[in-house]
Amino acid sequence: MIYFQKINVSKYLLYCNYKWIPHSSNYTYSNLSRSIFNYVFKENRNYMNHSTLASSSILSKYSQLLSKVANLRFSRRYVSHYCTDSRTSKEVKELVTVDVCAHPNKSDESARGHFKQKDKFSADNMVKILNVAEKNDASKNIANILSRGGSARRDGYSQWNKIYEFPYQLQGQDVQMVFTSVSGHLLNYEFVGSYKRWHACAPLELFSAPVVKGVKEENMNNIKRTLEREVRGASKLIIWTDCDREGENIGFEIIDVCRAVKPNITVLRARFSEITQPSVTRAINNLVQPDELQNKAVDVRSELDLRIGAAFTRFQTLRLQKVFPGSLSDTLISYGSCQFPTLGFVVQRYKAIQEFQQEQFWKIKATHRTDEGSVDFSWLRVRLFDETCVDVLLDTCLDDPTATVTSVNARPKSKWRPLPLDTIEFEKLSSRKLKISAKEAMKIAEKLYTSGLISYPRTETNIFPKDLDLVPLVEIQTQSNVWGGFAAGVLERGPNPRRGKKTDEAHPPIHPTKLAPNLDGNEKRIYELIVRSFLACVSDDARGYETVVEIQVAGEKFRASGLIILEKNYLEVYPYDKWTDKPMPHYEMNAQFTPELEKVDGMTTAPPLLTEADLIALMEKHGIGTDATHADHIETIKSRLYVGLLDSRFVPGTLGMGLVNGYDAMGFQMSEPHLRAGLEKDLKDICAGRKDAAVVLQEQVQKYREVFEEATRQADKLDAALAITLEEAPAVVANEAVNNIVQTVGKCGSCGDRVAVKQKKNSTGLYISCQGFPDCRVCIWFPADVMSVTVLPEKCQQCAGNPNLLELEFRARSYSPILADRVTTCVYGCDNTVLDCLEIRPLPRVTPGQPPPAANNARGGPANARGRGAGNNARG
DNA sequence: GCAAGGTC
Repeated sequence: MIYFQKINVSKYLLYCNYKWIPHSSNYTYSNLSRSIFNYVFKENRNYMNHSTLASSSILSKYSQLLSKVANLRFSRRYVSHYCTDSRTSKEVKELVTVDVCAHPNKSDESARGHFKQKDKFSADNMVKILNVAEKNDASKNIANILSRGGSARRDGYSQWNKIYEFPYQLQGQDVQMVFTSVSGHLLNYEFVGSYKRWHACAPLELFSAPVVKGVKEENMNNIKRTLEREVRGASKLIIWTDCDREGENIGFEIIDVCRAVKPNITVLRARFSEITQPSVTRAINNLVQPDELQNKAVDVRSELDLRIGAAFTRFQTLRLQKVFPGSLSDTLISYGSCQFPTLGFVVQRYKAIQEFQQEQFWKIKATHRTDEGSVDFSWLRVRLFDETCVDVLLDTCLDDPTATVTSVNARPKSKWRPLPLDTIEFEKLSSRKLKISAKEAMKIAEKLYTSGLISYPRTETNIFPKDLDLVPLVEIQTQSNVWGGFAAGVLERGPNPRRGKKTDEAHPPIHPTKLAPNLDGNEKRIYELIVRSFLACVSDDARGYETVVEIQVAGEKFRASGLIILEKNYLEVYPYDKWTDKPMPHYEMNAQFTPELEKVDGMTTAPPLLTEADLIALMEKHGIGTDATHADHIETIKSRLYVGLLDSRFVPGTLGMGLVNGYDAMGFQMSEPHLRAGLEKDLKDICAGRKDAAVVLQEQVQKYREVFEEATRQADKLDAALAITLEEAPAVVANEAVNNIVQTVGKCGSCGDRVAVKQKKNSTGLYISCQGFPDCRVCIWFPADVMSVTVLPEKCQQCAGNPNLLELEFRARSYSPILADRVTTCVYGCDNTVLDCLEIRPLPRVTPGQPPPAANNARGGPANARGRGAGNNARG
């Protein structure tokens, strides 16, 4: 975009690419037009075509435009000089009329200000507004709309998230708009300090352990750095994330990062339903406040997912690895609020099949043999489970076997072409028709996307946007020698896409963007599926003619139908749908004939095992996961060996089956979808202001903590269920060990983390150490004569922080007569008799009154704890 | 070594 600004009668200033353009002399009346052309056409010369320009009326229109706005004239030769390549005249016209205009925001006064600063022609002193979208594509498209195609792009720290800039008039003020983006969530909840380590705390503690939000990936950190840099010069922050719950939460992550740099920055939220000119314009003119409620709802969701997932995963894994060392010694046994219900669907169907009771049934079949072939009429009673009943009815018919045609119904019938392809349908289709798993199909589609062959494959949209011109996309496919002819046919009638009902406001339905003749294997099959789906959805429904004939024999009704396909249309390019002719002779109303009548028997059959497409459909129906995550959850339960595939259908594995049975035996429907659905309802209540986020979080944590505690109490039921499915006898292991119970004694006076009793791996050596290890090395090694150390519920009333008392048990008469074989003591220094006798220095005391440093300071724990007390108080 | 969510 180039702007020019009149300084005085003869002098102008050019503003291009967000800078005032320095020039050796001031732009004058006579050289302004040349300068504009230099910039406009140099920048765009690849798109300009001399002959198009010269032969069209563009030249004169441009001339008129300039004369009108600035009273300028320009020479035709500047145009021809810079125009080398081809573009349609329509586009050139748009380019010219859009790209060159008087600066909408600059008054003569401010332009003069710039003019005076000879060497500093920049937009630096314009008010800067930082705009952040959820993904680069959205940022680019919104910037493009608001700048009328005139934004300039530069790089940020992240390779994927560019920065787009342009001048704009916002709420009557001249501003510099800076657009950038994140890539979904920027921050992630994680446990703090020692709670990250599996053996440093009991899984139960994860329900209350501190969590923080942090940046996980390298690219996220780059995005964060870009935000931190760009917000410095900005006076306002506008959030353009997707307008859903997760989007709102992502918005607050952006706000947190920016506020850390600039605490007082004004923050506004743009609400848009789609990225189109009207919607985006409406959004920028009606900025609102970010929605704290939606943000909190997502925080509740993420925190719960982490706490519950981590607690159950550690519990299951640590316990079952020890109980079933033969089968599971190295197996990770994860639990998640989406993966378990997904597993549940598979188990449920498998059980339904196991429990299925076959039943015999009987029916009457009427066959009419004619010269044109035979017609099978099916009984309107379908089938009966009482043979005698069928015998009686058949006898009645055979007594008077003449059939009378009671109705002939002929009507046109169409088979609908597919909807534009969204991610879910794409995954289902790949899985069903190509036998390529959803996860694999997405991986291939992403590769095709990065190769420029198809559009972005992650989309919830099944409506082609109005401004997407389908003609060139179909045109590309006419080059194919496989479906080129079909594509040409589509062009003749004009593309006629079916319209779905879903839109994610960001990406169009999946469609091919280039011809790809050199693909092999699954890439070729996936590409072909996308092209065929695309061509099918923009063509026409298949048309046919259906005839339904009803007859009556001794009061029993039968029906047969025939189909003639008149136009295959989309079916010619779309082999994934089947529709076949079913010839039928002509029947006249009231005509009579004698059919063959016979009794046929059959057995009811169990429902089939679930296919991946069925599973995705079930997840969608019950709200398990999102469009973007269905394939991931399925992949997870496969990789955990909870389920396996048998002829492309899911069967539960021994582990998955045992887990579901185990929790079912405890009375918890951990694998049923309504747990997640209940949370979903609470989240909606938070968003609507009906419930308080903190209360919901507390309630849910409490609920799951109770479930967890009960599960650990009844863990033997899990063992028992798995013993059956794994066919391995459970090993006898002490309850503390299998449940990974960490006996916390008290706080560490050195670093503030917790101090707990432990047993040295592979030996009987007992010790007490700080969970902040290795940063904090506070510890006590007990002599070999100490047989057991038990943390008692009673607290020491003398030592600060009231640590728990310990019960020590010694080898018989080891410290006799000074100490009995069993003593109760405190190890924080109030009871020197025991400690002296064992030659142990006490643990560092907690400073009274001063709140212990938070556990997340564990990392910074002082190293001087080493050597405190006796030599045996340090761990190497 | 844990979850689910977003997205190149």
